[in-house]
Amino acid sequence: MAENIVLDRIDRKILGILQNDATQSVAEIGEAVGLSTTPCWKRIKRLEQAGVIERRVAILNRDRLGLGVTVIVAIRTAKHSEDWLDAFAEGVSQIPEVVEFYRMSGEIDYLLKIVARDIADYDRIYRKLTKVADLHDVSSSFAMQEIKSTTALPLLS
Amino acid sequence: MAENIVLDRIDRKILGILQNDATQSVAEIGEAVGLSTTPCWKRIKRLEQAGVIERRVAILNRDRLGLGVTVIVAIRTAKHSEDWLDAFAEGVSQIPEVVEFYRMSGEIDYLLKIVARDIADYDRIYRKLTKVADLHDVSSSFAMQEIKSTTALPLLS
DNA sequence: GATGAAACGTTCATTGG
DNA sequence: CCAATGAACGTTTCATC
Repeated sequence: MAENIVLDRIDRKILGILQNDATQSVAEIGEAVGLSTTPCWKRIKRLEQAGVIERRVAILNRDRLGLGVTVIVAIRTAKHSEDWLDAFAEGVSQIPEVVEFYRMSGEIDYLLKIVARDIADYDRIYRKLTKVADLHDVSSSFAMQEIKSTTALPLLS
Repeated sequence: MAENIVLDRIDRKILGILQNDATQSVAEIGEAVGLSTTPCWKRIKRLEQAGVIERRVAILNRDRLGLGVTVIVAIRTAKHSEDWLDAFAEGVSQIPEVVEFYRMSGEIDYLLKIVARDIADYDRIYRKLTKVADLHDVSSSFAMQEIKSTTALPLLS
């Protein structure tokens, strides 16, 4: 499943362009990386088939949608059964306002990022959350300012 | 700047489609929402010009890129000057492995999400981070499992 | 808003170098 | 890898209902 795919400098350049702006034509991307259309197109197809490029999406503006509130929710749970954990993961994942959801190491068991319209809206989602899981130790921290938020992954190293 | 734009049910449907899959043609999207190509195309253009649709990007697969480690970093700072904060925000934002960066309310001042190749790579980034800011109270939590991670915002409410 | 059509650009596959 | 082609498809605009 996780085939090793080798990426050279040109592949990385292509990926860097696409993860910042996927509206460019293959010809434009090719020019930017020093390739003509055909080989550039073949590389992109290869990257898609290898699963390196997962999908192409539109990124929407949170403020324009009235989603001004970002909350980080830290959850501690007592030990629970595998079944309970599966149901918890599934139930929380279903909530559309939960945009990120991690199982953590250390003191906190789960970390969520929730996007809401306002505090009242967050309260509604919070209730939904606690109803799903009957959680006890839940702490919410509000983001006052989004300084950086990108879908672009680091490509060099 | 933040003009109020009114979105009806069809606009929301279009946005819902685009933020999950931006490869569909205008004709396909139109069909899905019960519109012919031209009016659907006009709506999308309007949503772009209004800034609701911010950009179109390719989402890459972290594992295929060898970026298996996600770290949440919580930072507490002593009170600092406006200038220091600006320099801090700017410096940290420059680090490509920092993919999210929030100023928080409550006990923690800043929260970062960092993507790294492995623990050694994270250590390298951590050093870069502390060099940028000369930070004292920094705590790192590792994500053991990414249960959900989406760029799709909730559109109803 | 729907429709049809026209002009144009892009994609994709193929050929040959 | 490049260059060149061509058919298919998508986008964009326009005129008309």
